[in-house]
Formats: sequence, structure tokens, C-alpha cells
Amino acid sequence: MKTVGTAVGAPPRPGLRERKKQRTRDALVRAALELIAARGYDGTTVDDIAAAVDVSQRTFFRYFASKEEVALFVPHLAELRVAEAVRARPRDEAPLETLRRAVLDSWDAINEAVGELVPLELHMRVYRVIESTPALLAAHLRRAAELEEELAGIIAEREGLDVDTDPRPRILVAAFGGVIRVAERRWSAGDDPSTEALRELMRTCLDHVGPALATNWRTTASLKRHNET
Amino acid sequence: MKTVGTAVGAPPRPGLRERKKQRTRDALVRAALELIAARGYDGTTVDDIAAAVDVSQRTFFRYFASKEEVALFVPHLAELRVAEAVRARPRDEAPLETLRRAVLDSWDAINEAVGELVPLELHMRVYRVIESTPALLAAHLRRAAELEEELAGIIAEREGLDVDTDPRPRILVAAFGGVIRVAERRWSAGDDPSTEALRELMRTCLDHVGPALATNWRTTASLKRHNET
DNA sequence: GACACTAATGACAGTCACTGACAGTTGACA
DNA sequence: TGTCAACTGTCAGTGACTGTCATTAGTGTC
Repeated sequence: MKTVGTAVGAPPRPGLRERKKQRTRDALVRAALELIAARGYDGTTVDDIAAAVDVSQRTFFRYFASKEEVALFVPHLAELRVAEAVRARPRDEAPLETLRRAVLDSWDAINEAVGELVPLELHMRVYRVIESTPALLAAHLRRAAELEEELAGIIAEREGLDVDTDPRPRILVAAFGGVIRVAERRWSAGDDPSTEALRELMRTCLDHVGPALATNWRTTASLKRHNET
Repeated sequence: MKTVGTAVGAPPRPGLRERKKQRTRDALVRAALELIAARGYDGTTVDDIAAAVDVSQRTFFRYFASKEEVALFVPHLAELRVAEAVRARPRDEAPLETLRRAVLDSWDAINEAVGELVPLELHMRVYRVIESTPALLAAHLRRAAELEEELAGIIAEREGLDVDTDPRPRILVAAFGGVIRVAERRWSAGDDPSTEALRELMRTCLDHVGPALATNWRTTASLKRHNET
């Protein structure tokens, strides 16, 4: 009658030790992001973050391999979801369509997961810091590259290609990743922090991929000059 | 009769002080790359590099803002040449064609500039270290992103577009940059260190951009399976 | 050729990210 | 309840990087 936490389908409730660790980890992320948003990345020391959660610096480094890792924790969550979403797409779908749908569809799941941890508005402020801090931006780009590597592998596998021989999966993913990053940039530069805004930006940018690679922009839609007939 | 160094058309020979600085800088780059190729990036301290050139650590940091900067000095040279080459292309050329030609054409100039400083074979060994060292790869990707930003500006300007409104320049450049990076990777992973090999890889990868973005790879050329009919 | 002027350097101290080692504390589990 | 393993704090040490200040060494001038 007291077998709480072992309900059918639900994962067994982790022990006290595990819960404590989770709490510490969450607290560290929250404190870190708050401090970074307020004082910038370089203006925040690891000691500050550890002190805010009342643990030693050494403990901080047992949870995160580096200061960058905490700062990029939210993007990290998003990356996990995207990879998962790509894997979940039907295998007979066209590669570009798979990537597109995976990113757009996983958005809700991402926001939910992130929102549970930190307010989305805080994430947006941190994202601006990421974009404007060289060291952070570099780390962010590297992780994005790692994700691309993984996605290229998935695509190649389901298309029956050898990723080391045929350059197409990597090229496709690289182009796609570039577009996504453009969308992220525009989002963080704009002033609508809503999640819907980012999704819309991604949609728009993805729709521009075809036209952007066209040979001559001046004869395509959305042209800005040369406006006689 | 002894006004050497002031020949018509040639830049006036810099003074002793300037030449000395140049020599120190070159020596630092060479020593750094040699050590990094031999002992890896993390296995090489700034003190090692400074000691190899017989200057103080403080002096090293007066020449380079960070250890990363020396390690990425050769890629930096290449980036400068590419930006220059893009600017030199005719304004009425299609954007994608401009990027393609600029990269392929600037290759000789790049190799010459690099070769004067360090042996190309050494650069290749260093490049492998860059690819396999997280911190270096991150910095490399960030610089590549900066270059892309610049190229997008150039393209947008000559197409008469506003780079902050129209996403196409950035998207094009992002896709292009992704392809270039794939080519670089394949080069450093292969065993032909020749400059011609890299140029050929770039050509091939660029030719794959169109097909890679096609909706269905299985009906295009170079297909690997589904070989009935 | 001696003389100031200034740029380049070295020596030193200090900050901060990060790591290894060891000892103390606290959940887990019999 | 006691034992074991996991978690944590403390401390010392390394390496990248910066500010400061005294010293050295090209440069232009008379």
C-alpha cells in the first residue's frame, strides 16, 4: 500500500542521493545562467556560481567539465532533442525534409524541457551573451558541428550511404546547420523572445534555402531593386 | 648611389625595428607550429614556445592575443586571401559562382603566402591537430563564422540587398562555408598533403551541393543501392 | 657622434580556469 | 547498526593571461 514511485509505466523514483544531485545540478545551472545574464560571461567566475549554490568550486567541476558547459546547457538540451527527433522520422522521407520537420516538430518538446529548468526569457538573455562572447560562441559552434556530424551519420545510414565516401550527407547537414544558425542569430538579435518567433524564423529561413542557392537572385521573388516590370 | 630599398613602386624598406619584429613574429609562429605538431596543442605550453624563440612569455602575448591565435595563424592567412579574392570578383557574377571561383582561384596565392612562412607539410600536420583538439577546433569554427559574416556583407552589398533584412546572403554563405569545411576535413583525414588534392576536394564537394539538396538522392547519379531497372 | 624620445622587452605579481590527491561526510543496503 | 561506496570540501599546483614598472634598444635631431 505504500509502494509509491513504482507506478506502472513511470520510472522508479530515484533515491535521495540521486535527487540531491539533480537538485544541485539544476541549482548550478540556474545560478550560472542568472549570473551570466546579469554580469556577462567573463564577469562571472566559477567561484561566484559555486558560492551562489553554496558548494565548493571543486564540486562545480564535478558536475560540469568547464564553465562553458553550464553556459551552454540549454542549447545542449535542444541538441539532444533534435537528434532524437531526426531519428524518429520515417526512414523513407527525403533527407532535407527529415531535417526540416525534425527541427520544427521538436520545438515544443525543447521548450517544455527548457522551461522546466529556467524561464525562457532568461535563456534568451543568455543566448545573446553566447553570441557576443567569443569563447562561448566558439564552444557553441563546435558543439553544433558535433551535432551535424551525428546527423550526417543518421542520414547516411538510412540512405544506405557510406558517410566517409559520399560527401552528400555531410554537405546537406552542413548547409542545413548554417541555415539554422542564421535563424538563431536573427532571433537573438530581434526583440520577440517568444518561442513561436524562433520557429517562424526557422521556417522562413528554410524556405529561402532553394532561392538562396539559385544562380541569379535578381530574377527571383522578394527582390529589392530593379523594379520596373 | 646607395639609396637601396627605395626603388620605384616597391614599398619603402621598413626600419630595423620593424624587421626585427617581423622576424620575432615569424619565429614564434614557426616554433609554435613545430612544437604543436610534435607534442600536440595541450602538450605545448606558451612558455615552451617563448623559450624556443628565446623571448619572455610576456613578449609572446604582445604578438599573439592567445595561444590559439598562433596555432590558427595559417588558416588566418588563408581567410584573408579568400575575403580579398571575393572582393576582386566581377560584381555582376552570380553569388555562388563568385564564392566558388574566389576560393578555387585564391588557392595559389594562399599556398605561396603560407609556404613562405612554414612548410606546407607542417601545416597539414598542424591542421590535423586543430581538427582533433576541441579548443582549437572551436576557435577555428568561430573564425570561420566571422569570415562568413564578412562574405555575406560583401555579397549583400554587391547584390544591393540589406544583409539584416534579407536572409539569403547569409544562408548562401553558410551553406558554402559548410561545404568548404567538409572538404577541409576530408583533406586532413586523407593522406595526400598536396595542395592540389585539397583544391580538387573542394571542387568535388562544391559540385555536390546541388545534388545534395535535391529532394531524392536515390534517383540521382552516384547512387549506391536500389540498382534494379 | 652625443642626446633625448619612444617603442619593445623582461621581470614580477596577481587572477582565474581547471586538476589531482586526500580526508571527512553521508546516503545505500545488508 | 555497521559497512561500503559515493559525494563533498580543502589544499596545493599548473597553465593561460593581464597589469605594472623598470630596462633596453632603435630613431630622429642637432
